[in-house]
Amino acid sequence: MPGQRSITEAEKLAGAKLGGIPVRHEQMAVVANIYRAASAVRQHLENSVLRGSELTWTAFVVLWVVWIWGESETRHVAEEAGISKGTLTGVSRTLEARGLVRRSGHPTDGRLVLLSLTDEGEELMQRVFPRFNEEEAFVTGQLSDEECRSVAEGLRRVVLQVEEQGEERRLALLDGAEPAPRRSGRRPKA
Amino acid sequence: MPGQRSITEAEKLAGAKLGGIPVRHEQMAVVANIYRAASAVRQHLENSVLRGSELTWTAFVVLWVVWIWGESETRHVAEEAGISKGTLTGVSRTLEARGLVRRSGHPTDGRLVLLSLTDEGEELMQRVFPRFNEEEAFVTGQLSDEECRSVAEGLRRVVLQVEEQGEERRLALLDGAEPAPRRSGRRPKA
DNA sequence: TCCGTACAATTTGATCCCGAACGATATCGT
DNA sequence: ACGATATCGTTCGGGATCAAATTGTACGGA
Repeated sequence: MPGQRSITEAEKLAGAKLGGIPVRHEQMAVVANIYRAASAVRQHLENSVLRGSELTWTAFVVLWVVWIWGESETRHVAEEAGISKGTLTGVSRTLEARGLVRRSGHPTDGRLVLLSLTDEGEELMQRVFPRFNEEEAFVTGQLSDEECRSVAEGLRRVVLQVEEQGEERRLALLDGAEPAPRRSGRRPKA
Repeated sequence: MPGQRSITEAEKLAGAKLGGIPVRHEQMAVVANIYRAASAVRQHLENSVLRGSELTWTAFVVLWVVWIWGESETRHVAEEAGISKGTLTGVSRTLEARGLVRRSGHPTDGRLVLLSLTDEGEELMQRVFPRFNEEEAFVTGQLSDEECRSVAEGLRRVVLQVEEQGEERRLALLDGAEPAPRRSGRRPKA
């Protein structure tokens, strides 16, 4: 049984582990719970409304972005959906194969590809989104509207902090050192 | 530039899209921002402190759990780390190959496998965790301690809601229908 | 003792995901 | 004009991920 108890317990144990080193408990708890909540929410939504429509979380998010913003360039969709360009290529191809999304070239800039929903995709979202939103209401059921606003606002500030200062911060941490390659993924040619 | 503005913007657009259908805006904002924050935080930490130690997020979480709780049965570690048992098998094997984790059989129950940190793993955590925690403090830098507590508490309630009521809810939603198989993964034999 | 049930972890199959490398197009400077 | 440079989407390499199937171990009762 994770959640409140085990996390508080874990924090205490972590404090003991670290001895003299100071631990930022509150900040640690925020990060831990953000991640826990994200997994829980995603799992619940995938296993309830999304599975019935054969959609993964990522596929739904992509559809949602295109639905809301209308025809968009892929890089904007990827950015807004929080996935890499490479991932979007695959996802949008799958969605295209299922007849939910259309991919068309930009009229003047030959490098760009535009995504838009087909009628079928539009209908799907009309049908699925209300149910999705209902589950969003379910998972936040223990929070009042006011508490929702407050939590959302706090999370927004976390996102903004990373987006606005993250890059700089990472560079400062490296302090001139080489950026350390990812363990997986395509190897540099050299 | 996502974040506060674009999400608020998106909500307005979504409202327009849905016309008469009522949307739970506050609840939608919470879910959207939970996921956004989780991605942002994970990405920042992977690209700063974890990459330097050749650790993925999941690998770090697993190490952390074993570090804090001490030698533990794998099923508990998987549960606490928020990953499936199958995933843990792979991750722990990778960590074992790197000499960070030890896998030993349970003294009396031959079915169980216990995970513990090697000296090298212990040293790694001593070295990495303080930096990890510092970045946790960085990403939450726009929140006061009090706000951190409040956000963490709100998220905890979301997690609890899903953990305690999610199963029941999903069953109620299906309402007797067959559970709709996952799109990916090994196919049922029958 | 031996069988069936219960419960562990592992293997397997299909898919998802990131980020480096790549090829194609656009744009700027000279 | 035209090569250097920047930027786009796509391809590709190597995990990571889940759930079902499988394999192995424990333990109850006949």
